[in-house]
Amino acid sequence: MEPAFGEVNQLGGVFVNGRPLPNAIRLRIVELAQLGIRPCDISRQLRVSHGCVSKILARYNETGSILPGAIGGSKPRVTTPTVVKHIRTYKQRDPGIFAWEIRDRLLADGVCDKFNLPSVSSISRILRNKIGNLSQQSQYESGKQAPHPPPQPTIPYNHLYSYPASKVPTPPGMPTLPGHMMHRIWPSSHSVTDILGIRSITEQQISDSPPFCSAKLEEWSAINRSNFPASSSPLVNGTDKAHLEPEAKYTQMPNGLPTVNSYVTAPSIPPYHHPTQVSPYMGYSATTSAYVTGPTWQLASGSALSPHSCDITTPLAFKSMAANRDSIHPVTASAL
DNA sequence: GACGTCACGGTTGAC
DNA sequence: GCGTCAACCGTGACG
Repeated sequence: MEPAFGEVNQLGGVFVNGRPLPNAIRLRIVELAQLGIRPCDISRQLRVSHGCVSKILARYNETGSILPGAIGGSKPRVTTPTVVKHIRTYKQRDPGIFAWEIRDRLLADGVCDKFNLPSVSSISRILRNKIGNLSQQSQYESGKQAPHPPPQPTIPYNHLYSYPASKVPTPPGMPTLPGHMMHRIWPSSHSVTDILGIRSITEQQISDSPPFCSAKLEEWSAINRSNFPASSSPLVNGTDKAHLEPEAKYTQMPNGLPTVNSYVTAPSIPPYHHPTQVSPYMGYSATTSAYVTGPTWQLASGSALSPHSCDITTPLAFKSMAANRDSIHPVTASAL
């Protein structure tokens, strides 16, 4: 279960260990870099570690994508029903065929490519386990009606992020979303981006941001792990679904939309004062700038820019309070 | 001081 | 339902 609040790094920024930065922040990093702001300044400004800034920019330069990689899961199976079907066919035609020959034919026939070509051992296993009594089965089937159509090709890897609405908890105080909305918010109902309400951010960014960013953002909705292997899609090295389908499940500021493009130049950032009060949601509120913890920022326009646009109402220290968060913040705890 | 790299502890999701 | 595994994450320290 993902914590409702994160930890504070040395720069005063809030992060959730193990989870990627919100896309808005990632986008902001790239934007600032494109504006010629030095990584060290970006790091200070967004209160993200310079290692992270470096990593994100390096990835962007390398792949053109600001997206984090795919977290968790396994590589897609190569022994899809289609592949098994072809293996069966090859075996039927030539019962003495070797596994390595089947492998070559799968490749030659275009059934597989070099990325999803099963290993010889996999083919042998298929022959042993799934096509072991092929001859008997064929005889049996031949005496009957046409065999059932083979299973449909393997469902694309996480092809659909639908999720039973009943399995998506609705935090207390949050309206229950209709089923069709659940498709938008799954899978990571507790992700950082959830808390941040990134969808709104990114949607606004699409309209606000330079074309290069919009293009990248538009890709998000179309990407999932079916893009394995990563090398076949240089633009995106896999993608954490949670970042593709961010949601406004948790906190999205009621007045709405974030102001991602509001940033200040590094010199305007006052010295960091360790926050003494943080909201469980403060680190990932619905504004990019608000993501950053620390003192109030001063916009170039002179208007105060709270580092966390949501009001800080619940006194919480981060790690030290983690053990007690259930008792201290029962609403949050129950929402998790 | 800026920056690239890496170990670390953490999360995630398929199997 | 749970454990394992291998992917990823950002931080923080080091050079």
